[in-house]
Amino acid sequence: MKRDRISNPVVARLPRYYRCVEELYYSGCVRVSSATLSERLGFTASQIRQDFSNFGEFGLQGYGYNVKKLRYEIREILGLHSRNTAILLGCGNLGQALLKNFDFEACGFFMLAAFDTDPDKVDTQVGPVHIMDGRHLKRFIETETPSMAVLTVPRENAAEAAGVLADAGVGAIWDFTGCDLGLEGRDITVERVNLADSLLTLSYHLERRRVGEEDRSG
Amino acid sequence: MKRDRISNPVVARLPRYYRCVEELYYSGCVRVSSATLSERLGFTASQIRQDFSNFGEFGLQGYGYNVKKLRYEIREILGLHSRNTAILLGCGNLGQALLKNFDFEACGFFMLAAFDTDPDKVDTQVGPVHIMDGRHLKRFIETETPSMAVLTVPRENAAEAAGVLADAGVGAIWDFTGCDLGLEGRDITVERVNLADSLLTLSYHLERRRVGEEDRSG
DNA sequence: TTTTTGATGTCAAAACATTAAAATAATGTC
DNA sequence: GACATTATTTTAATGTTTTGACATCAAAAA
Repeated sequence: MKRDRISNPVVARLPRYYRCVEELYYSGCVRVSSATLSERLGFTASQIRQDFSNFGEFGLQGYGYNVKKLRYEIREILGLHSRNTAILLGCGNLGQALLKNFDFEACGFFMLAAFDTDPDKVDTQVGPVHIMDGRHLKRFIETETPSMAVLTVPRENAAEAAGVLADAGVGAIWDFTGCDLGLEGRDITVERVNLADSLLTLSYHLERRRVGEEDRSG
Repeated sequence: MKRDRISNPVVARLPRYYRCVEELYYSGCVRVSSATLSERLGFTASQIRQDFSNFGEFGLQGYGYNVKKLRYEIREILGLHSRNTAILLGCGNLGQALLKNFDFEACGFFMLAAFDTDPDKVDTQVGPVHIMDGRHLKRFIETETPSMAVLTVPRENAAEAAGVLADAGVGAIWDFTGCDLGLEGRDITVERVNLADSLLTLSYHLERRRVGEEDRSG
C-alpha cells in the first residue's frame, strides 16, 4: 500500500465513493467495475481506478472490485473502523438541529455530550444527548478525551471556545461558525462547513445564467 | 474585462474573498494590498492577484485595492446586486432550522414561502415564512418564478420534487438531500451541501493523525 | 520636479491532477 | 487446456492550477 500524501481532490471524492459503494453493498451487489462506478458517479473510470490505487490494490484484473472488500477498505481509509467520540458546543438552533437529526453514528462518531452556557438549557436533554454546563467543558475533555468537537457557538465566542479545545488536546473541530478561529500552527484539524459560502456559489452560478441569457438574446 | 470561463477553484474562493473584504469594509478599512489579503486568507498574494484579474482590473499599482470598489465588484460577480427569490421545500427539522436561523438576505435571497405536505404544518408560520401546501407548489412557481429552491425534503421524495422544480423552470436548487436528483442534462444548477461528506472528511483526517502517531511512536 | 518606494497585472515555469494508452493478470468458455 | 474477454495496474501524455519573477505604473518623499 502506498502511503504518500493523498491530494485534496482525491480526499474530497472519498465520501462520494463511500456512499456509492454503500448503496451497492446494501443492494446485495457482489462485484463492480470501474466502468459501472464511473456511470454512477460521473467521474471517469480512469480516475476512479487511479484514486483507488492511491491506497492499495483493491481490485482484481479481469474481475473488478469486490464490493464487500472495497467497502471495507474505504471504511478503513475514512477511519470508520476507529471508534470516534464527539462533543457539541453551543446548543442554539443549529446545534439542536444537528443533535436531533444528524446521524453522527453513520459517520463513526458517538456523541458524548453537548455544552451550553445558558442556565435554562443546562441539564436538559436534546434527543438522547445531555446538555452540560460550559464551565465543566475543560474537565470533561480531560477525562473523556473526545476525538472531535462540533462548534456551533455564536461567532463572538468561537475563537475562545476553539482555543479551549485546542489547549485541551481535542484532535479536530467541525466548525460551523465560519469565522477565524485563530488556530494557525496548532496541532488540530479544522473542517469547515459554511452554508453561506455554498449559497453564494449558487448565487454566482445564477448570475452567470442571467448573463448568458442576455448574451443569447442581445 | 476577461469573460472566459472561470475555473472551479477560483469560484470556490470567491465567497472567502467576499467575507474577508466585507470584514475590512465594515471595519472602515479604505485600501488593502494583495499581501494583506494573503495574510488574512492564507492564499498566496500572487494567487489573489491572478484570481481578481480573471474578472477585471480592480487594483491600482502602487496603491492596492480600494476596499469599497473591491467589495462592489465581488458583490457584482457573486450576483448580490441582482434580486433573487427563494422557496423552501420540506419543513422538517433542517428546513425549519434554516428558515429560522439562516440569513438568506445576506446572500441576496428573499424567501417567498415554504412548502410541506404534512397537513399539521400547512398554513403555519416558521419565523416570517408561511408554510404552504405542496399541492400548490407548481402554480406558485409559475406565478412567482422564484430563482432558487432549497431542497430539504426526505430522500425518498427528493428526485420527484427536483423533477417538478426543473419542469417548472426554477433556475437552481440548493440541495441538502445528498441523493441523486436525476437532473443530468437538464438546464438547472444544483449546489450541494452534504454534511456527512464533510464529517467523513474530518474522520479521514483524524485517522491520518492516528496513523501518524503510530508511525512516530512505533 | 525627480527619485524612491510599493504594489499591481501578466507571463512563464513548476507543480499538480486528469485522462488516455499500454502492459498485465484473472475469468470464463469452447 | 488454450484462447478470447474483461478489467485492473502501471506508465505516459495532456491539461489545469499555482507559484514565482518581473515589467509597469501610481503614490509618496525628497
